[in-house]
Amino acid sequence: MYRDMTCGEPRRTDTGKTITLAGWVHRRRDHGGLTFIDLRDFSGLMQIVFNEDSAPEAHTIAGDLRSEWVVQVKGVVQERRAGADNPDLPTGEIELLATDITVLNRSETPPFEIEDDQNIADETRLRYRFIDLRRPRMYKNLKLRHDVVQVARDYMCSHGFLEIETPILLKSTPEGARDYVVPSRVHPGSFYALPQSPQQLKQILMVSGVDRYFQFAHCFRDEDLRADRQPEHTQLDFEMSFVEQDDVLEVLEELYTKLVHETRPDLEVPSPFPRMTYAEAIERYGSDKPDLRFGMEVSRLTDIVSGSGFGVFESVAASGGAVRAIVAPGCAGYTRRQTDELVEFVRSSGAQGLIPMHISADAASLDTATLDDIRSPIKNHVSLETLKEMAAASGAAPGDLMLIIAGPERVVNVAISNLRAEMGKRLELADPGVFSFAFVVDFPLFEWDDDRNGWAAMHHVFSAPRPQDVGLLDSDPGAVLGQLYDLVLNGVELGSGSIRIVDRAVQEKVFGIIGHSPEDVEERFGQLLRAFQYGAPPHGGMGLGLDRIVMLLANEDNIREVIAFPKTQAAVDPLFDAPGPITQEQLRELSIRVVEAGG
RNA sequence: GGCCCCGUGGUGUAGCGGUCCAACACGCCGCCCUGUCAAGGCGGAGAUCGGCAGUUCGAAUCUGCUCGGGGUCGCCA
Repeated sequence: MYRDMTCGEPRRTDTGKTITLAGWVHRRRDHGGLTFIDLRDFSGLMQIVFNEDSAPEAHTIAGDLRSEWVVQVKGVVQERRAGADNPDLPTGEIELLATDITVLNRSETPPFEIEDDQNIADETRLRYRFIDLRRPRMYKNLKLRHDVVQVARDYMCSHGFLEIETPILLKSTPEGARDYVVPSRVHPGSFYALPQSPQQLKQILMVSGVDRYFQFAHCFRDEDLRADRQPEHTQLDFEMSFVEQDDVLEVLEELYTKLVHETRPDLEVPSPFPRMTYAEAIERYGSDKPDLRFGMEVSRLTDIVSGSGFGVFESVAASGGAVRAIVAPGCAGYTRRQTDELVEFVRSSGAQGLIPMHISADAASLDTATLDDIRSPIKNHVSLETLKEMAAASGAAPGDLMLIIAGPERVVNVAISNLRAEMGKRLELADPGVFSFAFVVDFPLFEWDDDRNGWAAMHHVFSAPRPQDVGLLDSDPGAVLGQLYDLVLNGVELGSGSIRIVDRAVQEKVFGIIGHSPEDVEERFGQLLRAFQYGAPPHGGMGLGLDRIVMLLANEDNIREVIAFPKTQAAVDPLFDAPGPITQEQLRELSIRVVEAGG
């Protein structure tokens, strides 16, 4: 045994005990004849005292210690001298008076200090991740992640779900994201693909009679990274037989409420989780993952301004686009510089521009407002009457700032919803102590894909249409709504799921609409369809991002903070320097020739 | 693929055309110190300013390209 206790463990009640501790030298304070060491491990800090008089040998060794050396210290727990307590430390009432010390290992000077709230470049942190993870904040995040998994697993197990592993090496079924592929040595020219999700496998398990399955599934997608997106992430993936949509949502609500309560008891979780259709979410928030902690709903001004005489509005309206706005309450006093910043912000969200409209707080009311009360680049192009109509439709009042975006519907929605989130942040409208979950339901089953010039599955090809919409499959695919649902939290999409198609005829229609040839279907989905021929139970399920919920629970704004070994934006691991080349020998075995290195 | 931001000793920053062969803080090294806990005092080492090419009498400072990092739009069934 190297130690009797961990560094953060001893308390006043241990006074008088002789114990041995082990850990890293966090800091040394050398006073000559008296030397202090803060000894650190995952559990915390313990002050060790080396006294030249009482333990000369140990004191001498202590003088040579450096940051991050690994040591073992034996000594007596004693209360600190009066007035020498450190109320910031859980162990601050006591200290260990060392009698012996053994240096277990030396350390290079670390590239950065083991302290929270340091602003170190991400790449440096990742290159020295082993040191980065020593920071209490990072350990806390790892622990939180562990706790979340633990609670989720307990819940699933106690509700009849069977945890089953599915293969990582499987087959490419191109559709959706790009695959990560792995060459086969045994079958030259053939490749495995890493799963983007265990979708087909879990559905096959339902056909197998498993009834309820879950897994913490690693999912791989070779797409560009974001603050909340890594090329490999973990999903809490589950599937249930003999269920309808409401049954699944019930499980979700119970699970996530429990998750938050048990890992962050300080947070408030409004219940029941509100349900909102996709159409409603887009109309009210411009987004299918709205942050419901604050209002600031998005209004639609297209009809009001279509005949306004202002060229931008008229042409947007004429081409089927949208003019939408939000109201920043009490922000009429925003300076040109502030609104310019917002213009820059919406441009980075893809919009052409942003039209601010300040309504002076001096106006007694919107009705009595005059042109002098309005400050906006469009005030000389649009009649006062129309300006007032716009304000009224948006719910703006004197003292408010209207922010208007015009353009193609989708572009406007992306930009205005991002702007809403940004203003919510700037005005601190969202209560950080609230976790506001929501179910977004009734997504369209198909969305139009301009590149392919055809319909694509909004979620995936096995998602079922609503029973009442099956008839529309032939006549109007775009109008078909699916038994599709998302779980959303504070403006972040946590996961998507659906009730699956088990009706052969419906499945074939869906394939037809998406334009898969029979050969395509066989190649990609043959195994699942074959399984379905042998008695598929009604079933549905969900895939939920584990990293994202942990990120939110940890109050982090980047997913890398809750993943032990994440990748940089260029999908590189700076610690391992991955990806990297392989040897000629390996290439030969795999029958692979690199044609254009780095090209 | 597009757009935006960043790149100065180990770390984080300042400097934004000559006064900079670069400043400050922390860290590091040495000496002193028996009650500190971001210990303190004194002394010291350490970067040619991501790379390349230009502009200029002169560049860390301006321009172009390039590499790396971050954010974002597209993309992510």
